[in-house]
Amino acid sequence: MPELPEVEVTRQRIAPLLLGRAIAEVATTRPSYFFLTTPARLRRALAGRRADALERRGKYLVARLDDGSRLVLHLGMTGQLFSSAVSSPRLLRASARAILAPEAQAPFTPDEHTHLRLRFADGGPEVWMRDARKFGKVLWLAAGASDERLDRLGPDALEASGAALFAAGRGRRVAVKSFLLDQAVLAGVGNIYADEALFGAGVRPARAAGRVTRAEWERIAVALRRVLARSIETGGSSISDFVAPDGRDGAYQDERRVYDRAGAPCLACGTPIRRRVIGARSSHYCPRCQR
DNA sequence: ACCGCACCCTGAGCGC
DNA sequence: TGCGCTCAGGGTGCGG
Repeated sequence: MPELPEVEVTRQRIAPLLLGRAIAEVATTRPSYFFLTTPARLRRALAGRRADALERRGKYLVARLDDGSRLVLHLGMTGQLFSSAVSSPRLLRASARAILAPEAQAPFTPDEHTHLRLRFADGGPEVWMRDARKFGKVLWLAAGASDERLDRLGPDALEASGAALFAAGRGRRVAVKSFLLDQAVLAGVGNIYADEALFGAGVRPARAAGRVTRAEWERIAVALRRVLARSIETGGSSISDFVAPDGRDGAYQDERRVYDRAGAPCLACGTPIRRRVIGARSSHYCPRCQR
């Protein structure tokens, strides 16, 4: 699932394919809640435009277009943003993935889940967005228009500050894990990195946010910044559907200490990692290392 | 204001 | 080798 590191890796690698190229034509799937702008409006708005910058805000990607409007993308759970020139096993169903040898992979061809296709005037590789579960989002903002979703976002998690978290968490009874997932508190943290950071800080995910000490918040902030930066460095976590625009897999899944390791020994003390549902999200922690 | 939870969707992975 | 079932999960919105 794409969280801050996966979105950042996507941004870095899709930017060269997107920036400075005039969009000639846009194809979309039918209207659905995936599109926060009607597909027809989106097609009209993007045709003839050129993206001059691609920014990341938490888990959102924001492309600034040459007329001052903005294209906003969210990858949701299963969103994939990639080039038509790429073939990756993650663009296939798991059944097909299991059968096909890597060298037998044909380039991906758009399917019913490929909701957005940008064709460019230069005739080069297209940029495609695919999302099987449609938890992702596409919207278009006219020049000067603002959007609640973006306005609500807290500071970027790469700049997590212990003091700010401590201040924001005062009096809150919600679990620290759920608190970290609140994008208004900190933008970009998702389930994997919240679990990993809490392990790194030695704090149990179910603790009330308001009961986390100043020193613990500082450790959480440090752990978050470290875990997120390291994941970006390694190309993100290629768990489930995440595919980088160039088709390369990330490696951070190999460095994870607790996420999806229930029952496996804690890498620090050997105690079996526990799984517990908090705020309808599975949480993984070491009962001995995390207090 | 805060918090818990249902909902949106579909593929994976189970049990038989 | 198939079928039907359950589950996951980001973000939003609603009810308590």
